[in-house]
Amino acid sequence: MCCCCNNEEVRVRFAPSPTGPFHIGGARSALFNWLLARKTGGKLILRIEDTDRERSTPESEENIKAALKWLGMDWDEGVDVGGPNGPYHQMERLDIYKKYTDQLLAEGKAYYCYCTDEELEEERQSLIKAGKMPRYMGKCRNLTEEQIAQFKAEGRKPTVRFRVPADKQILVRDMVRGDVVFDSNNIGDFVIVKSDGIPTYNYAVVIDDALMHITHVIRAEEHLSNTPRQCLIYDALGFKQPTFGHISLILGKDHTKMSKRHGATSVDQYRQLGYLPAGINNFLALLGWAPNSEQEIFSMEELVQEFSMDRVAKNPAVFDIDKLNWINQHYMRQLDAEAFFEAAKPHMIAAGYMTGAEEGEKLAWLKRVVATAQEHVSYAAQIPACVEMYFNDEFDFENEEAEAVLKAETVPTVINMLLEELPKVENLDNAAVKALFKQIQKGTKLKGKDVFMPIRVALTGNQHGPELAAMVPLLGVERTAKRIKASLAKAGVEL
RNA sequence: GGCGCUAUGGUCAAGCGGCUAAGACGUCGCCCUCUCAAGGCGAAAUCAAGGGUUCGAUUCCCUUUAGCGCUACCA
Repeated sequence: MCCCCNNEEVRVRFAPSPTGPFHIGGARSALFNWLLARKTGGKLILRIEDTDRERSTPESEENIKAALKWLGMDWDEGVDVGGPNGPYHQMERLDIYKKYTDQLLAEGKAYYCYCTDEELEEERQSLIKAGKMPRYMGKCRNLTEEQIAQFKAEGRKPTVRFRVPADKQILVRDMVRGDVVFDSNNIGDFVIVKSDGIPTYNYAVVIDDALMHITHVIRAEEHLSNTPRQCLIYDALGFKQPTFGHISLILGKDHTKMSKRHGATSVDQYRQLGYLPAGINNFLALLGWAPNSEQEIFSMEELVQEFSMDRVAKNPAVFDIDKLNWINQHYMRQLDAEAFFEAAKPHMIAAGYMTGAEEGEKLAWLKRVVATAQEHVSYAAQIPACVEMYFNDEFDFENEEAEAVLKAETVPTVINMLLEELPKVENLDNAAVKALFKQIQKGTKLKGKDVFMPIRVALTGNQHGPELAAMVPLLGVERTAKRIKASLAKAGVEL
């Protein structure tokens, strides 16, 4: 049961064209469809709209399917999984479209157009010049047999145009926009079959959605203006119209459509940066949909539970990477140690901090090192920078202020005590280091800061960083001592 | 140009005729703390403009403005 259908099984679809990297906006469209299907116990169909032969590639299709799977969205019918309404690639459905085209042609609802690109362009230009809207004026609407024979003799390959009825109000019932009315007089006879015999988007999408028994067409807002054309075809073919739901676009920071300029735009880029599916889904869901509560963090299960089309917003949303980072960080912290290490691995390898072939003690050490980053990163690609200090014994002071810390007169006392006591510690772990620091504090009667900060700077060159008690055991006695001595020497401090 | 959609803080947004106009991210401050992060507490910050309708408009209507989309033998 849902708000927009009377107990009829909900059948939604995601129908991308495989013409490039899978865009984050596409992922959101897919997510909303998936959520509605799962929420209502309906079906999600995955159809590939590959009629643009210039730009469609098999790699892109694979990329889309892989991204959907990675995000945790499965489909009930469609490419790869099959189903009773296939095939699910449009290029494999050409004979189906042909049948309906013949029907429209026979009924006079469509006609062959022999205009050449040049003629069309000429018409456009003259209309623009006359200050009119450039649209096809119906030159080939009523061709005589002789004219047709003539064009054929010239070897012209015709397109098929849909005969748009005049003076018709076209009502689009939209779940998110409400009722939107269009005037057919603003629509020129549009091409439904290209001269190479392949249908155009506006035509194929109608036949497919109808034949696949799609009940709800949820897609990006850019398609809203095309919907009246599609409605005309539904009617001409005697198909029942689905319920539409046009969700708003995702914009970049400067309020223009998301593009490369805005940073990562494809799902794959986010995957490679080490974002988590849960984080991306959660973030995308909140872009254009709001729960009926103050909750911000949603698992996929919770989203399915809470999602509803009537809480989908109409206004476009700006993609806010800071919020994505915040959400993703939440999920990073939730990972168990093993999963976090696996997430870190490719980035650690890329940074040259490991090979992936480590085992035994070395591997255990790496895991402990990586674990120190878990609370601090938003996505996995940030991990190497976060643990860099464990791999690099050569470093400079971050600034003069840091170096100055080592010149305080109490520093030699603190450091000498540390260097003397450190090797004596058995079982060097977090607690032991803490105990040792406390002992130094007591012995020197210094404030915590005067003990910790010089050690921190001497050990890392930095005034900021992870907890010292966690770092020392990972570095070990030898490296700790070596680093501290080197730093003091560099700062010209005598011990 | 025509048609269409949209308009609450910097961002995501709740609101669906009467509220001190939620909440979150970010920002800033305080607490915690060796530092950073996390966490806790708190602050600043919003109804695009102008007309109506109404006892009363953020909310309904109109106009303007702005952004976006469509207007392809792309999808």
